[in-house]
Amino acid sequence: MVRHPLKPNKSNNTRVKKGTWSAEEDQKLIAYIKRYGIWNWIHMPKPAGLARTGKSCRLRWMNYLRPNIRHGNITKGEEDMIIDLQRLLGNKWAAIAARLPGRTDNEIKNYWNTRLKKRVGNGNKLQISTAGDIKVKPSLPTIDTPKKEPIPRMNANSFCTSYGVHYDDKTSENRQYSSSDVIGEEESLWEQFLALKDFQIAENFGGMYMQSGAKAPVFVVMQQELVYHSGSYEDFMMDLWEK
DNA sequence: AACATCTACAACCGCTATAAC
DNA sequence: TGTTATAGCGGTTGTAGATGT
Repeated sequence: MVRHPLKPNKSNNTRVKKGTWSAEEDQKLIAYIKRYGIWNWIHMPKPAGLARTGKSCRLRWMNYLRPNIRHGNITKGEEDMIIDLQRLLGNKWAAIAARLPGRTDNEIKNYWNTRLKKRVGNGNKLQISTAGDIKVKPSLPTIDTPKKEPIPRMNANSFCTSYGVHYDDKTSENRQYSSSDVIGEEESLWEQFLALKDFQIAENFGGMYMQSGAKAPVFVVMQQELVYHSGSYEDFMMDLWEK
């Protein structure tokens, strides 16, 4: 988060636009972010030439425009994951989305509310108190548990949530990442990471981690320190879990 | 064909957490 | 240490298109 010095609150008479984004507005936002990166959502709209609130720009970017978002139908596998994770985590849409590369919390929330809620029920959160209570095999430990070093905040240049995402699904069209997604001073570091094959990036555990598929190594950025783990992602998480 | 209702999802709103001052 | 600005989250609403009557 970049905080700017306090300024007198000048009344702004420019009318803020609401509602559906036009293609032109999308292009303006994309072009601006490609050129300057994300430095401050609140102050960005004006130089970007947008009559929108920063909040609206952020939402549009995060939910629709940012690279590596999958704009297709939710697959059966993804649907099953959503159901399982919702039972495990409750309505923690951001946490659920972190485990579904390319899907946004908003998309998952909408999908749940419009399609799954009625079918599955109100999604009673799974209470894990004893092993016998576990009805859904938790493929991952919940992220809330190994608390809680301060999470390294990403600076304006790190642009972390949009770094390339690979999925270990060989058939997935999502296996491509775009180096043009990488913006900012950390580019060279990230380019090195991205040169490694078969990983996913997620951002929810002690900062940011990259996870591999089931078999490939795991690279983790925690507390601004690169940690290498030679086992599978599940092994890595279980190691953390047991610590 | 016209209107009503339903569905899906984009976008908004209010709130909280956190970093910066 | 308290205050403020900003980012992010989850619930809710608005609306366009599909479907039913």
